Amino acid sequence: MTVHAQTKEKPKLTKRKMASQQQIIHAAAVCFMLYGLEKATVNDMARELGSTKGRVYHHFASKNEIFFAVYRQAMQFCFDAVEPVLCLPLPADQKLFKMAKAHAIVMMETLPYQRSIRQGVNMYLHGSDSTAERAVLSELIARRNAYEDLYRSVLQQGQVDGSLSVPDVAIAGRAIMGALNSLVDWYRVRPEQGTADQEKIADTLARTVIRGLLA
Amino acid sequence: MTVHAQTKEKPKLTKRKMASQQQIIHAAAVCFMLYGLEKATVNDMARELGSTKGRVYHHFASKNEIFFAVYRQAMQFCFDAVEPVLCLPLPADQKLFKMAKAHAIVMMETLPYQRSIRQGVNMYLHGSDSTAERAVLSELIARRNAYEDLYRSVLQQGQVDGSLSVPDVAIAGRAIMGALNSLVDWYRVRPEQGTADQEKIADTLARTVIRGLLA
DNA sequence: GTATAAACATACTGACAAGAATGTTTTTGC
DNA sequence: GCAAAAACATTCTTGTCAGTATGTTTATAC
Repeated sequence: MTVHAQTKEKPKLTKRKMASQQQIIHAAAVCFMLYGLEKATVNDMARELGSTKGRVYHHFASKNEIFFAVYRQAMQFCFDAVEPVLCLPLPADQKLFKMAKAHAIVMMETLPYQRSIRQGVNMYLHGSDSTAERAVLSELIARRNAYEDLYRSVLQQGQVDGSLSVPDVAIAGRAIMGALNSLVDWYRVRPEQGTADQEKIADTLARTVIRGLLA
Repeated sequence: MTVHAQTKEKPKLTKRKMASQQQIIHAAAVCFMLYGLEKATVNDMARELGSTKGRVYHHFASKNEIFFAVYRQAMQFCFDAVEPVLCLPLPADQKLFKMAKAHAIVMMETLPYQRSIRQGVNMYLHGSDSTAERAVLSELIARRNAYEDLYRSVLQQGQVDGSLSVPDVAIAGRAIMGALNSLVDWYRVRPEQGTADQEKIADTLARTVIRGLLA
């Protein structure tokens, strides 16, 4: 029974906790997107939740920690969308296309998160005084680099298997990420448009971006 | 003599005024880049100038107006760099390449300005209460659209003269601007590197971006 | 050279937001 | 069903910064 309690009751508590945190993170992402990282107040997030500041500060030590959580989540969305493609047994050009398309779609689907993290990394670099925060920040930046490395490695692979022609892997990688990530700036959510429209945008964009690298 | 005073003395005053304003705008751009739009305080700008807040508020009514001035200046840099290329009698593909390269170079050369305006348009959209500010903001956004239209028009032209193959002009335009503008995120100024390195980066990036659109 | 205005510097205020402190309710372990 | 702790809500403190008001210097006009 005690074992049962540990494997069912305990998770029930943490699940509740995690669900509440996820709600807060989502509300924060929306507020960051709407008002900007600085102008968005913790009260705004609470209001978005239909709740109060007390709840937020019960789960997170500071506003920065909330931003970090949003950042982590945003990156996780990206990894979850792209990593499956990496395992497919395909030539590099096709793999790259699928990755780009998957990335574009996840940009649109998790727009509040991606908008939030787009601005403000430099901001927080100079703003955070605590060394602990700096550490977290470098971890997040490292994670972003790891993600971009996925693309660079496929570019490299394409050079090897001959399906791609890349004069400069670093710059090509930047160009790809820049073009795809620009989606968060210009993509506007329209209520009537479904996944089909997103699919088409992602497809066209990915095709346009990749075509310049084909051998 | 009075005529002489109007044509020499008066301009001397306005020239001094404009020069002071330009200094303030530049200091603001640097601070916006370093600390972010919100965290950068008017005192920071004054300190950057080796001056005080009084000087800043003598020339600008509000912090927002300073940002608007930085925005205008940033866009002007872009227009000044790219418009000469537009007048050249070249096929669209070559013209587009020269434009992209010029844009890339101006991004690196006027980095503080471009960094400043990259974040914060959405921020100010919800933040500004005054209708006058909203008007200025739409004007600036319109100016940015006009600039991007330069690229879209050349893309269109390329479709006509057959030098380019563009499935979707709007998306291709976004992709180009996204890839080029990403420079402000990842380009780091190194003291030893001269214009030659910038040239090379710009050339490689522009080539990579454009190649996907060649016919 | 002196009145006048522009170009600053200095000192102050009011508003707002982060975070702490404290109170209240709900859930959980037993 | 009852302590105990987690999950909140409410209130208060504190620092900061945009903007203002006022003082001081410097340039201009005549």
